[in-house]
Amino acid sequence: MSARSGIPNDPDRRQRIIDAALELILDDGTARVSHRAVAARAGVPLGSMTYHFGGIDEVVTEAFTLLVTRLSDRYRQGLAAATTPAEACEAVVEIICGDTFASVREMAGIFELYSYDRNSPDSARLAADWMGISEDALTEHFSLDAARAVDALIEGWTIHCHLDGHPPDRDLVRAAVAALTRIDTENSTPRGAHRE
Amino acid sequence: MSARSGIPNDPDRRQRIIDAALELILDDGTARVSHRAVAARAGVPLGSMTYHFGGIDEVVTEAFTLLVTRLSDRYRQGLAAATTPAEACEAVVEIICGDTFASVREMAGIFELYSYDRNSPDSARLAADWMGISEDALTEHFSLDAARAVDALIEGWTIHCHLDGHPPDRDLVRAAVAALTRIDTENSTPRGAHRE
DNA sequence: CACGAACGTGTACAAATGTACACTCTGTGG
DNA sequence: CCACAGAGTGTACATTTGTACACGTTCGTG
Repeated sequence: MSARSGIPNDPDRRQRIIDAALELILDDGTARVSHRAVAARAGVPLGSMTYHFGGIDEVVTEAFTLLVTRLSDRYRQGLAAATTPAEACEAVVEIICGDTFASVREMAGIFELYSYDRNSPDSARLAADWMGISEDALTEHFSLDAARAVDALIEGWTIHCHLDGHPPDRDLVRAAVAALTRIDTENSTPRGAHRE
Repeated sequence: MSARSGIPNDPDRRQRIIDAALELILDDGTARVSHRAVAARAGVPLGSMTYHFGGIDEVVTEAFTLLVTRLSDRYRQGLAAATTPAEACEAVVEIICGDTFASVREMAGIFELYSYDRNSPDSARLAADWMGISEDALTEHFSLDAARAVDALIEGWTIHCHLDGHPPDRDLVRAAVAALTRIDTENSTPRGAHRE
């Protein structure tokens, strides 16, 4: 036997294509993604696309995977740095109002993912994973109930922020987060104790 | 002069096309929308599409307009029926957990809109309108601050619900909403009074 | 160095898309 | 009943898309 055994000519090529695909999604949306557009952006020939990926769905899914990985890393990191409940609250406020954890473009990308999950089961799983990751990061600091509510608040307020084009008032967000972190301790259901 | 003056052969045709387009969006997503697909679904010839609409974007935007109109009507109606703050809270809980205000399909459609707004300024305006409408409906019952927070919570929890596939615990949602409606009255910012 | 196997790519092609437009149909005024 | 203006449509076409695959290219081995 002779010849090379599986040694790629350009080992980083596949990853560079994924990077380019993500850039394209964040800039123009999934609707504008095509083999040719991604190839042009990555500076690789068209043939590379079909060589490295089984289809365009795989490219898009890989790009979304990269986005979710990036975001969840920063998400976890930001929350892990907090040592007190107050610091955790502040981290949440920063997630919603600031752009240290996710830029506007990246959040727009997450919404693209939420829509794209109809096109492939892999993307649907990815979206579900993202939900779980953010919830887990929050349960490090809050009760499960509070984490779920805060998670929902983050999700929703980020959308509003994205569509409005301007971040909400930090003090208001802080007050809202603080209020939600207390929901399980003060049993605030209007009439009768339904809680388990 | 003679001949008919602007009397259409089939007055409802345009609207039926819009209905079909919305159905298609809710079932398959905007990615699967095309002149031909919509025409087939509406049972009209392809030529009708270019005759009644300036382009595919106009069809999609009209469909989203229909969706937002439907949803905001029910939204307003449900909240207007409430006479006390407690009833308003309960209405919000129903919006999040139930499907009387928006079915899962319809909420999926709203996310499609959030992504699609990159394709046309009209859709972007529509998304912004939808935000304003839901906020206005809430300010009938809550303070502006509380309305904004509750609005965000609805948005986010509805997404989670949509992606999880199952509605959240009603009691938890009720507690969260109740907590948020109180944020402006109890000045709950951790340290020092930042509020205006 | 030469050779061959695996790596990688340019090109070709079928399918689908948006859109234009020459055409037919329809009903109203004369 | 006829003519005609405007409503409505079938078809054609340029583009863009995903994908296959025959062909060049590279590099370890002998």
